[in-house]
Amino acid sequence: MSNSTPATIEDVARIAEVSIATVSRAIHMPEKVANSTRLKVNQAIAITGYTTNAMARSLRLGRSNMILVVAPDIGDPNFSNILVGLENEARAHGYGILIGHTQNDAQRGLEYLKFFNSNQAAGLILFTGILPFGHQTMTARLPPSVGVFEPVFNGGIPYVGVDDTEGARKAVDLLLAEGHRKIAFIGDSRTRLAYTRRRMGYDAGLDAAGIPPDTRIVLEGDGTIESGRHAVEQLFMRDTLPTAFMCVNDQTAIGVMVGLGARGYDIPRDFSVTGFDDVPQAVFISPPLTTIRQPRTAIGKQAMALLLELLSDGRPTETEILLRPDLVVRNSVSAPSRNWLKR
Amino acid sequence: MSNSTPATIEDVARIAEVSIATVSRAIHMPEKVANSTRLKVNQAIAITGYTTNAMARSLRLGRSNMILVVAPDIGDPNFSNILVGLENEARAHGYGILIGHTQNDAQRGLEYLKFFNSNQAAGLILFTGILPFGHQTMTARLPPSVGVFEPVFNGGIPYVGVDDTEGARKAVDLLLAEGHRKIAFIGDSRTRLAYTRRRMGYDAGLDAAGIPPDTRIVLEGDGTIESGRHAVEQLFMRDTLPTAFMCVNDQTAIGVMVGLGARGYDIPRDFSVTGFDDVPQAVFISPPLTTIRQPRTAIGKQAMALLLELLSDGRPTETEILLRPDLVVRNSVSAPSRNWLKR
DNA sequence: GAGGCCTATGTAAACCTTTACATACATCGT
DNA sequence: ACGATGTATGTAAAGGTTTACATAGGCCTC
Repeated sequence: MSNSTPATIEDVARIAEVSIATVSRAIHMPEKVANSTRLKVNQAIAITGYTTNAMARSLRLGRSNMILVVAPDIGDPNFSNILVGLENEARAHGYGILIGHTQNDAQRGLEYLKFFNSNQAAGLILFTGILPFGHQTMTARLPPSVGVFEPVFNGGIPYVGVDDTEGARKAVDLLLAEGHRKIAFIGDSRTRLAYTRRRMGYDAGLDAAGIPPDTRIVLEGDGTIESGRHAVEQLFMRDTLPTAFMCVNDQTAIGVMVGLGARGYDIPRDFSVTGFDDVPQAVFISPPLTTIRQPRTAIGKQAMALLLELLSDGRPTETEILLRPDLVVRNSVSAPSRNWLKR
Repeated sequence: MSNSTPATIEDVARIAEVSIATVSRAIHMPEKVANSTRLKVNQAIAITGYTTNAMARSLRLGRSNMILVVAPDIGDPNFSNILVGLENEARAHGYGILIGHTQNDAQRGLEYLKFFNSNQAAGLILFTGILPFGHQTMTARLPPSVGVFEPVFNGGIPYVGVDDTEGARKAVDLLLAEGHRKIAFIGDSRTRLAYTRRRMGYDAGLDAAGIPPDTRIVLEGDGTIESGRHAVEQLFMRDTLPTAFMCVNDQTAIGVMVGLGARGYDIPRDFSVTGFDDVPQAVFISPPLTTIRQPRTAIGKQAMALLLELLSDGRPTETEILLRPDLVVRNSVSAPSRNWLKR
């Protein structure tokens, strides 16, 4: 039992007095084996403490039971909780998860491609919005993949994430309900699909409120704190300031709040700010940020479920699963101040 | 090249006009093979795009190139950055990392034990302070393991982490230098080794300052926000309040600050607070928390290096690597206010 | 110039599974 | 009672690699 070398299927077969084929069948296709035999096999397994050697199995089957999760940055505050969902779901189906981060380095990405060629992973969860394989992406034979958190830009890869458009809509509707009419959108982007969609939600909300497009203030950004700060500086150069900043994500919102704070303004008295994602910090900054929550664990769970389905069926039933975003109201939004209304 | 099935060592051998043994040698023991032959083999590899099949290799070798990283909670804010260090170092040496979380569930832990029996991982990084295998821990044949972030309680497992005692000492010395004499230690624990050590640093600092042990205020805690909050409530029941709260970690410090804030006190005017870990939130809470930084990436890197050494040598050179903690001064500490000095 | 040694390569077994195919036996229908 | 059909099990090959052992040739030494 506490033997130095782990038991093999052969040990089990010898003890159960059957052939190794029968043992294998008793494990993987129990209905194909007589009750009495199955019982003997199970006892033998219990005695030996046998566990099937995953390497041999994968070799024979030509596929592994590992899923590779690649993210550009594992340190991303959004990462951990999605990972929890991914891990739970995978483990429940006998898969393990491998993690890798590319640091947006094509060289790194290529290494992961090699990884697949050497059969070390059966599927791929893409945390980044782009395929990490650089220019080889086109020629590369891709494993079954699912994008998560951010739609995958180049390639028709199924995707699980929050409904960005609807989430943005909820944020803008809140601001409108508070009485804001001059709402700036900070963090527009043509390359990041999630951001593009949030922008669409913003526009849809303002359209519905009858606010003409040419009066809207939209600034580009890359979702960093710095970009939020920068946007504030830019806006103070212009003659019309908004009364509210709707930010493409929480990082940007934090940057905006820092920028506004540096100029001596109070939030939410002077300006309202909303974010998107509900990163863990959002509750700790001051004032606590009103934002849109990503159902992170659920995203991870669903994405893994979709990938697993893909692995068995070959075809996914759905190509895009959009989860419902929740508005979480904290303290960074209020009605526009009298002062600003006059503008 | 873009063939449907990946190239095998046999394909390479055929093209290079050598035997498969020579190909294997050319790859793994290049000095054993003639220059001319090695050249032919390398060309053949380039032509075929051959990558060695990790499954077959692991099967033959009897060990995999995966390291399992188990944490009780992947969502822990301390987790991500250590993971970065672990991943980088592992990848650089041809290892991949698998992650698993136990949620402090023994059943979960057992699953991971099975994992090793089925040869899916060569080594183990333990993120938790305890072995996650429940009561089977004793009988279990453990793979080469390294503890990280928190010393492993039950079992002589090598450990890489910050020097907790010295870190705590730095915190308490700062408070002493500011003039505090009544410094409470929040979060004492007999089961969590890291906490015990931090307590030791606290005592050492007060000893050096000549503050008698019986005047010290020490409260237990489990490192959660709630425990910090609770400690504040308890202290307000007593007649002597401290002027400073030295907390066992940042979470506890946040709890303390919340508790103090709820009672209308201002930090650092009325009370000083220090944390430990420097979690990402520490900079965002208000006031920003003065704390002790964990060199997280470095810890991960060193831990993986130690494990890899263990895997090749069998014996680690060192059994405990303690990294230097840095004091990061923010805004939660000041001199004790006149009011409180009178007490 | 013959024996011995060293170097470079080849042959084949082993690692542990899964599964197509073969076999053996029982049951059923006529 | 005999062939057909079906069920339970066994035999053996295959999957891709590494490596002990065998082989072959070249060179050195006496």
